[in-house]
Order: sequence, then structure tokens, then C-alpha cells
Amino acid sequence: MPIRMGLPESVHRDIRELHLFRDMADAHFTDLMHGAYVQNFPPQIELISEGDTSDFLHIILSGSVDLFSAWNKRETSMATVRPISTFILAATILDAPYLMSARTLTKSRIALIPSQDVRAVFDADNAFARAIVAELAQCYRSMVKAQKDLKLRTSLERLANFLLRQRIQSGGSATFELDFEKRHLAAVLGMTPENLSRAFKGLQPYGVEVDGMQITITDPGDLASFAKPNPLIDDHST
Amino acid sequence: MPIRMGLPESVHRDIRELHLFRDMADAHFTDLMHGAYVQNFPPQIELISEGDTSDFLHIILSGSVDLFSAWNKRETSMATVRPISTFILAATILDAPYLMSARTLTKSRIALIPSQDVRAVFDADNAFARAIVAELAQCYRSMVKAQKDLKLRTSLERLANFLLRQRIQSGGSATFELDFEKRHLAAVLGMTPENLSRAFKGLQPYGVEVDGMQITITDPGDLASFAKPNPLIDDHST
DNA sequence: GTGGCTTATTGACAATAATCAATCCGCGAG
DNA sequence: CTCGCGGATTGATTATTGTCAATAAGCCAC
Repeated sequence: MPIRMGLPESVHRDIRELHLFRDMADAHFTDLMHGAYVQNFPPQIELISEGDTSDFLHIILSGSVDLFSAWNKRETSMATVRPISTFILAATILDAPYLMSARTLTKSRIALIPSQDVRAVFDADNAFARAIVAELAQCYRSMVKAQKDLKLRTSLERLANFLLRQRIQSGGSATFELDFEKRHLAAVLGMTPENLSRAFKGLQPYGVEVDGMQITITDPGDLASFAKPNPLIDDHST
Repeated sequence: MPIRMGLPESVHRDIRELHLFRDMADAHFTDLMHGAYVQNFPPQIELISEGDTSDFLHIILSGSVDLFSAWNKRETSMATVRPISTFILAATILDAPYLMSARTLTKSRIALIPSQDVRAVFDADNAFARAIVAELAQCYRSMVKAQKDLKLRTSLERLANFLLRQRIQSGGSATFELDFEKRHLAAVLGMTPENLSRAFKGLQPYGVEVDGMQITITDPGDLASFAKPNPLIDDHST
């Protein structure tokens, strides 16, 4: 059970700097923070379950959270959330059931704002309403990109493009670390862990070397000629 | 090239009744309509191409439009838009490139509102901004459902659930018509036309009979026991 | 360090889906 | 009515992916 407590000033500031909260009125921001909690969670804790109604808007302050979904004994990962950002905003605003479950991947610090407070401030604060538009539009477009990735590419192509994106995100050096388990990566890419192992081998001819969590791409150009990355699928910033 | 003309009063009313435009100020609605066009398109016309920047918010008044995407010589259908609703709202609001292309499936009547007008009114009209939040949240959730459908189900299960949804949407009678070509359905469901043919045969044991575009489901309960429909995937209203 | 756990890998196999090629069918033009 | 076109179906084959089982490798607690 979460224990209600005043938010530390530093957390206050971090949240305020998010695009979502940057432009709203001070009074409304204070209203939101007034009912907010912060809590630390160990890894592998299920924070929310699909089908439940939205009680809190979640903001991840540190750690990482997996948004996943299950049906008929199968389970897949829909997205990974990293600090600092909110998640499950759409369900909160619409007061609709969650479509995805969420669990901590690592030890995580998470702020929770009561959904009814979010909806109340949404009704009152125009800048907040506009910021939500931008946030939702981005989430929507991310989901469109993910669906294109799934429907237009084979698993080998998805892995290749994932590695190219990861390489850029890690600063562009030849060697970088995967920042989560391979079985999780498999779920993200829509394949089984066994297949992921084989897919890594399938990319060896294009200069992909794997040593545990450490990936080396000897010739990004060669890999890209196979992966054919496309900004309308792979550029997660636009 | 579209020819600028005043919108007929009836179209005016139809658009005004959309959730998106219902609550905005009269003056702002008039502003939007002032720069708007209406045009009739024959089937198979590409209205927008992915990668282009958003010039117009589109509103489909009659007919049907396919949102699709291509990559590396492959093509897939992302969604089908039916009257009366808008499409590609996210790109318009963010002034970002389209992620999907759009083409008419049938003869269609479409209203076009200049994107810059939409953005200007978005900045000025708070009710409009809030209506956009609701619209985008719904689009986002539809996309999440589509991704769950894709990642958690086989093609046979996707077809079975599609048929059950379609049956309800057609009024619940045992026999109903598919409202688009099978090759288009195949693209929607993420499979090849050949595989769709075989999938229909694979559903015969569950009481699915196919005669051209006409589908008969003799025992919906039996089909449902195979399809295992789930409101968090298949209920497109919530 | 060692035991016991989870994850990762590998191989053999089965299931699922795509591709290629050959009809079949329905429909509109002439 | 008949031709010709495009979509739909079918069969044969290949490619891709998933499943099951066994083993190896890494990690943590003790």
C-alpha cells in the first residue's frame, strides 16, 4: 500500500520540467502535486493490470517499466517506459480501463497522481489540455511506427533496425550494451527468445557481434543496407 | 487540383455534429469552414503520401478511405476510415510528416480543412483543444488494440475475431456482407490474400461459410469459443 | 567456492505463413 | 454474348517462426 507523503522539492521540479506540466498555471500544478505520492518499487512488481480502471497517472522518475499485455496464455511487451515520462495518460483522461499492464523491470521510483485530479485540472487549465494533446499525438505516432515495424518487417529486419537505433541512442560507438534482458527484447520485437538467438546469428554476416549483453556493430553501413532503416518507422523523435 | 468553394450548409451541419467540432465557439467553427473545401474522389485515388507534411485535415463525408503504409516494396493496410470522421489528426496538430498514406477505397466525398487553420483554432479555442484530446486518446487506444491483435494472435484467430466484430456491426444476423475486397481484408489482418483464403477454410469447422462477399456464421458461440474475443482488444467503442 | 536458480543457447521438429504458378470466377466493355 | 481483365482460389514449395527438450552459462545466496 502506498503511503501518502509530501513530494520532495526535487521531484516537484523534475515533474514541472516535463513538457506535459511546463506551461500550466502554478496553482493547478500545486493542486496536482498536493494529492500525489512517490513510491519506490522493487523489480518485477506489477503496477497496473489491464482491464482495471485508471486510479493514478504514473510518472516514472527512475528505473524502467514494461508495458505489456496478455491474451489466451500468451504475453507480449508493448513498450518500455524510461525516466522521466508519464504512462497510461490516455486511459486516465478518458477514465477508461487500462489496455496494457505495467510492471517494473528494474528498481523504480514512481510518482502517482490521482486520475480524478488530472481530469479536474485538465478541465480547468487550458495550457495543460494543450500539452496533453501534444503528448497523446506523440504516443499515437509511436504506436503507428511500432505497428508498421511489425507488419512490414520480418523479425530479422526488426532486430537489425533495433540495433541500429540502439547504437545511435548509445552515442554511436561500435560497441554498446543492451539495456534489458534478451527475453524482454524478444517480447518487444514480437518473437520468442529462441528466435532472437537465431536472429543474432543471422546478422553475423552483416557485422553484428554478440557477447552477452554487449553488442558490436563492425560496419553500420553494411548492417543498414540490410536493415533499410526509415525515419517514418525508426525515428522515435518525430 | 481541388477547387475552392463554399461548403454546402448540409455538410456544415454534419461536420458540426462531430464530437470534435461540437463544443467549439461558433466564430471559430466559421473560421475553419471558411477555408475548407469539399471534393469528390473516384476509387483508388491516393489522397496523401506518407512523408509529406500535413496540408489539410481530412474529413470523410461518404465512401471509405484506406490508411496504408509501404516499406521496402511491401505494403500493408493500417486502418480503414468510414464516414463521418477525420483522419490524420495527429500529423496536422504536430505539423509533422504523415506516417501513413491514404487512398480512397470507393468513390468518396471528402472535406479538407487547411492544417494551419486547424492549428490556429486549436490555439484559440479551448473546447476544441479538449475535443482533440478525446479524439487522439481514442485513436491511440485503437492503435494499441490493433497491436495487441497482431502480436498476440495468429492470423486464423485474427480473422475469427474480425468476423465476430463484423457480425455485430452488421446487426447480428447470421449472414452479412464484407464491405471491402478480400485482398484488402488480408492487408488489414496482416496476411497475404492466399493465406486469407486458407484461413476461411480453416474456420469452416467452426461454422463459417463463405460465398463471395457473403459470410454466414452458423454458430457464433462455437466460433467465439475458438476466437476468444476480448473487449480490451475487440471492443472498438471503449 | 558451491548449490540452486534463472536466462541464454542449441538442435530437432512442427506449425504457420509467404511465394510462385496455375487456374477459376465474376463482371463490365464492346 | 463473348472477350478480357482483375480478383479469388488452389496446389506445391519454400521460408519463417514457434515449440519442446536438453544443455550451457551467468548470478546470487549461503
